[in-house]
Formats: sequence, structure tokens, C-alpha cells
Amino acid sequence: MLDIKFIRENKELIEMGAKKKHIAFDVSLLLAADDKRRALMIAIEAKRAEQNSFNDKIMQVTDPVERTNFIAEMKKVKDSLVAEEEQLKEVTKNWQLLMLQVPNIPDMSVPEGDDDGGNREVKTWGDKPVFSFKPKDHIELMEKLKMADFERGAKVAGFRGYFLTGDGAVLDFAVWQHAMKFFAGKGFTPMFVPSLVRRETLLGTGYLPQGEDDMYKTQDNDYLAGTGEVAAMSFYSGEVLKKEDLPKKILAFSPCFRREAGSHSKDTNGVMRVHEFMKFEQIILCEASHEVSVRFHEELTENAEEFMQSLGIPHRTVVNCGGDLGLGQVKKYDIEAWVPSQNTYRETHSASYFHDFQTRRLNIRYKDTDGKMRFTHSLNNTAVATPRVLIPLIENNQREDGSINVPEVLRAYIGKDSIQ
RNA sequence: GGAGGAGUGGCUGAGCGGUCUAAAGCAACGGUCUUGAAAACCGUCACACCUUUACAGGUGUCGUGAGUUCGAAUCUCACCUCCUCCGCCA
Repeated sequence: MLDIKFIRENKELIEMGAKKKHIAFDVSLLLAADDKRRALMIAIEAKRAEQNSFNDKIMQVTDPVERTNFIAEMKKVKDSLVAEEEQLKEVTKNWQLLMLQVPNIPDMSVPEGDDDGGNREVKTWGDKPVFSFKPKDHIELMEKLKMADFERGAKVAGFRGYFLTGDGAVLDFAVWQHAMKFFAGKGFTPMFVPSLVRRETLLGTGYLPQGEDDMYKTQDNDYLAGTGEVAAMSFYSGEVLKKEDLPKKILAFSPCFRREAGSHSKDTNGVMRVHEFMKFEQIILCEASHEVSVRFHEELTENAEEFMQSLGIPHRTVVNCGGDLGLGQVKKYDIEAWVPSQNTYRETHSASYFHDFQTRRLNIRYKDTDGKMRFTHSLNNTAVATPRVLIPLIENNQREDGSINVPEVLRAYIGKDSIQ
């Protein structure tokens, strides 16, 4: 959500932003609703002021007849208020609905583009492995080594179901232990955060109302969050933080649930796109400064790049184009890992910053040095998500015989240098 | 699942139809005093929105929403959250 005053004063900016993001939003509709809302407010507030001043007079009148007259007169004022208040309620409801749809303005540095095809590579790291044989995909490798069981996964959990078994489970835990150590060294507070969350948290983080179809919902009207970001961001919702306590850096661990409603035909096999997975998410709340947000955005991205490098996984970083940005995002980098079997890079991380788009909805504020209340800025990036990261990890380290070389940093956790 | 109790400013907590413009205390901040600090004393101390170039004025907010009333922190209803006891339980 953006500040209505800002929207009023920057109509063209909002229009340009929406266009760049390929989001259809009519600002003039919102401004018209706002004009109506304010006109009604002025009328109502004037009447209330009249009513309030009469209250004092009624108290002072001792003569019962005069008093009755006063009260009768006030009743008239009140009756005329009721209709206008009802009208304001309607107008405000419509206004709020529109406010939730206003897209945040993308940064100047975000390239133009329609979809992920318009994303631009900004960094690459690592040499793509050259195999003297035809590389196998992670499904074949994992099944042969009994690291995963997809047939039983489907039997038990349905479409996109999977089990990690034996060394698959061991490898997965090794990644987690390495990640824990790695990110704790970056100043993050580790947290286990809820996946089962209330609707407000999803509205606050900007996943609702648009993403209703992507979310699992319970019979109690709670939701299964698709990312730990939701609960971690909401951790401080409604609170006033101390400026000296910023930035808040959280490393949130949680199971993540996604219905993948719009991607039924994509990545249907293996662990690329599953309904249920685990993720460490990096979250930062910082002071309300564009420069500080940009600095932390780079930092969050570099943290993840470094992590991938510690695992020796070749990857690149792309800056997402306007058409590939979400409603609230100002700028986003995706980190994509090299997947030999597909001869392409696939997304493993997504780093975005929002300015105060999320914190305005979540009402997370701090008192600035000038004594003013400000909404903090918010950012997030994946730290690591499994089992997806296992795909590049396994495929890039495969040998001709189908065994897998274990990266140096994981050997201590696994207790061996190869899986065979 | 059942029974009871409670939600008031950063915190503690009084108020239970009009005098609430929400007592008091603590914390915080500014000042006096001091070589410096502590103590003491004096002062400041919620947020949001609307009107206004500004000065200033107005409205709303006592968990949330609806209702009763000329008037609600105070009465009624629903919901949310927390606490206590019983039951169930990793």
C-alpha cells in the first residue's frame, strides 16, 4: 500500500509504474473515490463538531423543558448524520479496495519487459561443468541412488508428492546445517516461524487479495503460507520499533506450501516445483531510506550468491524486468543455478525490496531522530530452499557412473565425500 | 471440547453513561544544580485522518466490529487475543 497523499501528488508516476509492471490499474478511479471520500468526511466532521458543542450546552441546562427541546433538536442533527455516515462507509470500502490494488513504483534501474524473458543477466559465477558423457537429470540420479521416491510420493501425497530417502535426506539435512552456520555468521537471528497463518498476515505482506488461488486454506479460514517471509514480516506488525534497534535481520525457517494453481503443466516431475518444501528466508527491516534499502538489497543478494559459491554451484544473477515484478516490489534480483540436464539456469533465490509497501499494511513503525513516526522499509531474499537446490547440487556434481561428489563444505555433515 | 475471568497511552494501572480535554506512578526526553554523574526540583511526553501556504482548527481512536443513546472507555451483541480451571494430547 502507498500513501494516499503521495498517490494524489504523483498520479503520473503511479501510472508509469503500473504500465512498466504490466498491471492494469486506473489511478483516476482511485482519485475520484478519494475526492468523494474527503468531501463526505468534511461534511460529517462539521456536523459532529456541532453535535459535540451542543453536548456541553445540554449539560449546563437545568430547566427540564429547555433540556427536552435541546435534545429534540440534537436528534435532528443526528438523523441527518446517519445517512451521510452510511454513505461514507460505502465510499471508504470501495476506496480501500482500490488502495490495496495500487502497485508500488519500480526503480529506475528495472529494465522494461513483459515477462521473465525480459530479465537481464547482471552477474555470472562459476564454470558450467563439461561432461564427457550425457549428464543425467536429478530424477534419474536420485532414484538410482535411492535418495528420493517419487512413486510413493505420489501414492501418499498426490500430484507433486515426494519422499527424500536415505542419502537424499542426509544431504538435505547437511545443506540445512551448513546454511545455519553460514547465515548466522551474517548477523541474522534464526527463527522457526509459523506456516499456518491468519489472513491479515497475507494481506500485510501483499500476497492477498490477488493470490487467493495459490494458497491452501483451512476450515478455520487460516492459510498455509507459501514462504516464511509472511510470518517473519508479521513478527513486528503493529509495533513501534526503536530506531537504534534497526536493522532487524531475521533468518526464518519454515515449511512452505504452494498450490501452483497456474502451473499445472510446468515441471511436473522431480523436486523442481512441489507443493511442500522447506526454506530459510532472509528478512530485513530497516530505516525508511531508499539508499539503505538498496544497500541491504545488494547485501541480501550477495549473501545468497556467496552461499551458492560455498557449494560450488555455477549460477547467475538476473535483474527482473518490470513485467516480472509483483505488486509491491520495487526491484528484484533472481539467482538462478545452472541445471545441466536442462542446459539452462533455473531460479533458486528471489531477492526483493519494497520500501514501505508491506510495512504500511503491517503497521511496522519507528520513531525517527526528528521525532516523526515512519514506516520501516522491508526486504527479503531466499537463503536456501530445499529440495529445489538439490537439483543443481546433484546434477553439477554427478559422475559418469551416476555417483555424486559431495561438495567440500558438506562432507563433515554427511561423513563421506561421495554418494554412490 | 466445557466453565470462568480479562483486554485502557512505551510499561504498570484508576475510571464503569455527560465534569475524560483519560487520574496516578514508572520509563523516556529537555532544563536547573554539578568538575562529571547520581539524587532532587522544573518542564515535555499517544497516534491517525481532514481543512490550511502558514499560524491554527476540527474529527476519530480505551482489543476489533456492530448496536442502544441527544451523548459511550463506561450499557448490549458478535468476533479476536490472553489468563485460570476441567477434559484431550506430541
